[in-house]
This record gives sequence, structure tokens and C-alpha cells, in this order.
Amino acid sequence: MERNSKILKVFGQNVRAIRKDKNISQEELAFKAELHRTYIGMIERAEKNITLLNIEKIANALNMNIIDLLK
Amino acid sequence: MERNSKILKVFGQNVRAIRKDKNISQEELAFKAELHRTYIGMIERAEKNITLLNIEKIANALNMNIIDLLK
DNA sequence: GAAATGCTAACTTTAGTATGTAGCTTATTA
DNA sequence: TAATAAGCTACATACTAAAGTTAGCATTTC
Repeated sequence: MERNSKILKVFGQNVRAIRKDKNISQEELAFKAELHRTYIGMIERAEKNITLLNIEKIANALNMNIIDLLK
Repeated sequence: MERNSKILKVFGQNVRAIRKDKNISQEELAFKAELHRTYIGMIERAEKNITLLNIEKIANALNMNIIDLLK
């Protein structure tokens, strides 16, 4: 996997910023998104190439639009 | 995989519509995106849960913004 | 009938799950 | 104010479910 992908970094940074803004932990976000705690961490650090359905899950858990997490 | 995901359908339909608009075949798009011909077909039919890096590849191959393929 | 696409199936790679440990910060109690 | 407890995140590892690759043949489209 391209560890240096810009789009994965953008997505991860957006998730982290919005999550912190909402004052919730990775664990809480994971619970809401029905994903695993450690996986949320990996996504925020851009270590995994996330799929579209999980992008949607995280967006929903943050009450955000997918598009806002990608720009 | 949720075969009936709206977001996967939206993405697939957008790819197909834009590809046809540009008058290129699945095979040509696949070549430009460095993906396989049958895989492009699967994506257009929403049969696979595409990852973010491949979304980016296809967007680039179509000279489009990722965001435009998701709305 | 030729080019483009659909569909199946087998295979390889990697996304996503799960657990445990370590380090950091902040709050609370001695 | 030092000690310690509790919450959060990073990181490493092992596992398994699914993404992504490829080939072959059927079907549609023009």
C-alpha cells in the first residue's frame, strides 16, 4: 500500500480533527461506526486503504457528509 | 458485502456515465487507471466495495475530482 | 461478426478484526 | 508533591474475510 498517499492522509486528518472537535475517543467513534478501535487509529494515521462502505460508516458516525471528509 | 449499498451504486453509475460521455471503453479506462477490465465492470455494477486509492485512480483516469464521482 | 461488456470461478493480496503491551496525560488521593 | 490510578492512543502481531487480479467463455450491442 502506498504509505504516502495524500488522499488517505487527508481523510485521516479530517476524521481526527472532527472527532476531537466532538470530544469523542477513537473507541467511541469505533463503536458508533461499528468498526474496531485499533482500525480507527490506523485510518487516522493513514496506514490503511479504507473502503467506500467504511468511509460512509465513519462519516455517518461523525454526522458528516462523505465529501467533507475528502477535501 | 452489502450488495445494495447506495453509495457504491452512485459511484458506479457516475463512472459509467462519465466514461460513456467521454466515449471510452471499460478496457481503455482500465488501462488509464492501471486496473483490470473486468474490475472496472464490477465497479460500475456496484459489485465490489472499492478502496479509496482505487477511487482516486479512476477519478484521475477520467480527469475528474473524486468528489464529483460520489454525489 | 466484431467490439464491448457480463459473468463465473480460482487465485493472491490486503483490508479489517482482535488482543496485548507500552507510553503519555490528567485527575485524585495520600 | 509524589505516587498511583484511569483513560486514551500507538504499535506489534496474528488471524480471517474480502478486495483486487486474471483468464475464459457467454451475451449483448452496433
